[in-house]
Amino acid sequence: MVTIKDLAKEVGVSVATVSRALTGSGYASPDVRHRVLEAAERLDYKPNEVARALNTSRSNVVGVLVPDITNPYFPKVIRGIEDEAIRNDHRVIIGNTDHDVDKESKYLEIFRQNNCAGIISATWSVGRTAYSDSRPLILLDRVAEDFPSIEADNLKGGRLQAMHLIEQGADKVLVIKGHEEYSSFNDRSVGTIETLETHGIEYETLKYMHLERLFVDGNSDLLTKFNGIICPNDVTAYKVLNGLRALDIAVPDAVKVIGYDNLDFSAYVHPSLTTIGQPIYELGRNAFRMLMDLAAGKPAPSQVLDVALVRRQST
Amino acid sequence: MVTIKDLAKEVGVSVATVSRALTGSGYASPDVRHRVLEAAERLDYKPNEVARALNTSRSNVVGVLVPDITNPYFPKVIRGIEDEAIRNDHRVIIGNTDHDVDKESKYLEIFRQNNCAGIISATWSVGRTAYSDSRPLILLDRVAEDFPSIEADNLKGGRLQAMHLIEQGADKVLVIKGHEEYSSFNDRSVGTIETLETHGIEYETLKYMHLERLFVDGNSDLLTKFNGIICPNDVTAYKVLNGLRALDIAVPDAVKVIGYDNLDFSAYVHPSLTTIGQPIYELGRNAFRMLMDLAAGKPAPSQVLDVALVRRQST
DNA sequence: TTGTAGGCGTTATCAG
DNA sequence: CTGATAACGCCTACAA
Repeated sequence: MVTIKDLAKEVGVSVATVSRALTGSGYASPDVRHRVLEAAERLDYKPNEVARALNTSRSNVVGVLVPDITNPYFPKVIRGIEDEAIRNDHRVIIGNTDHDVDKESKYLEIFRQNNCAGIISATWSVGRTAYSDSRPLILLDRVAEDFPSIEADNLKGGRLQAMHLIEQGADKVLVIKGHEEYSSFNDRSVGTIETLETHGIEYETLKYMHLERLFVDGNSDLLTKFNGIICPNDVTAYKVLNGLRALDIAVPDAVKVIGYDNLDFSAYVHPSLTTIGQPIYELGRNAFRMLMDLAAGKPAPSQVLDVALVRRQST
Repeated sequence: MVTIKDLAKEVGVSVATVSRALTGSGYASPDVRHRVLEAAERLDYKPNEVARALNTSRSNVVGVLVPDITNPYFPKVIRGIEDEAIRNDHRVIIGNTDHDVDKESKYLEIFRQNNCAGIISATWSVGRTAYSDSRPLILLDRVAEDFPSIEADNLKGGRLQAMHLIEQGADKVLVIKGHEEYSSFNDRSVGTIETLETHGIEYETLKYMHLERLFVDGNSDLLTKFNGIICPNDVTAYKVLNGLRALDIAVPDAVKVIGYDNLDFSAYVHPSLTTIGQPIYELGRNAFRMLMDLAAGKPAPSQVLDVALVRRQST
């Protein structure tokens, strides 16, 4: 590996001069700078990021925490983060927490051990974790005091879900709630329930953890007594759609189903799924930008990105 | 941050002794070792991985190259890698290459700059890239001379696709080929075509890049003249299923469709998709294990994991 | 404008 | 068995 030392020898100056010429911080005569740059190019010199990270006690690695990268929502978020990271000469380390606080704090520790530049977390327990570290942190799709966050407009999304179903004529609605620890899911159901109530629509709620009840034999009345079903995300909607088909309940004629997320697959299921489109990629991309601002000492105000209804055949 | 120096001061020995007591390499009296360990626990000491990586010129980070994490095949692979990595006290950095050789070599450079312990690559151009580096490398879902690789049994998978369709009575088959640069896709089509021919089945092939031709208006004869369609992956199959539905062609009655991968979603599409199941998670997990073996100087023979038919309603 | 020297936190090589 | 001491590659006062 060619080091700064090799360059120094090659050009005939000291390593300090080379370093200055390379980083641009500090003085170096135009002549020297030019020769250093030329030599760097010629010898294909690349700075060792480990050494740099040790010296400055700040690496160009950012840690990203997600519950499970296998959840189809996250790859796009991560892609957004990664694209923006590479554009800014940073790398991303992924951590899957599985909603496990222990795993999560273990990762936080790891990020510290690696002098990470900052952390983007899409897990809900961050706040509770012993997070005494002062590393820059951005919360994604989750809000909490003390930390800047970025999320889509969940309240609006929830309202849109309800409004659309109402407009389509649904008047007995089942609201399936998402994981309760997530503020994003809570906001959505607040939005939908509020809308349902102001319009005087009959509704029931079902906790996410009781979802299977919908599909057990002999429980079909639970599904048949509604003409509208609001799902906390698209994957749940797929399951609902399947359950309805098994019961031969027509969608959207007998029941209208709406999802949330607008995953790519939602165009492929049948009937194709009406849903709420979130700017998932941008969520990740902006999260990274916020993190850089934060790390640079600039203000990084929390963001709320807009959402929109995506109409398809299930309603 | 509490360092080895703090521990040394706390226990009253030198940093060298602390290091030896901690790593277990080298001598340290039981008494001293015990006191060091106790102090480490008490002060919550965690070794700085950056410093360690610089000193040993080998970090515990592995680089993982995929075309695009957004492709639903990869998150599971990555999860397999990451789970096994964390179990072995390693971290993973993801790189999306988009089939771009430049991006790829840039990442390889980055991995080198970070003293990465090794690389797992699921991209096809690695072989061509200026890969003069001697870092341990495992090829995933791709084979090439000179490097150990791990893949599923694509030849068998391709045969299974054809055999199943034949058994279901298809005798005019369309074979949609996958991306040609991938050895895995080529192996599959070799397997299916070989099987088709030995059974004397009529067939045509369609290049992946010409896939859209299937769905343009006025071209429906292309779809209607077959009673079996073999897809290179599940996502392609979803599109085919959609195209057939638009043309009101009944699946599986008029045409049988088979995919490849067994993504989670394949159970949700309608009709649910018959496909070839690959041990995707295990592919990633084993790749990491191989990498560790390789890095430890142990032999890491290439692996071929088994595949199996997953029967559902589309056939 | 440039060079010397110290340090980032760890590990490894020596003497003692 | 233990303790100085020198790396690892880079950055940055500070001195020249």
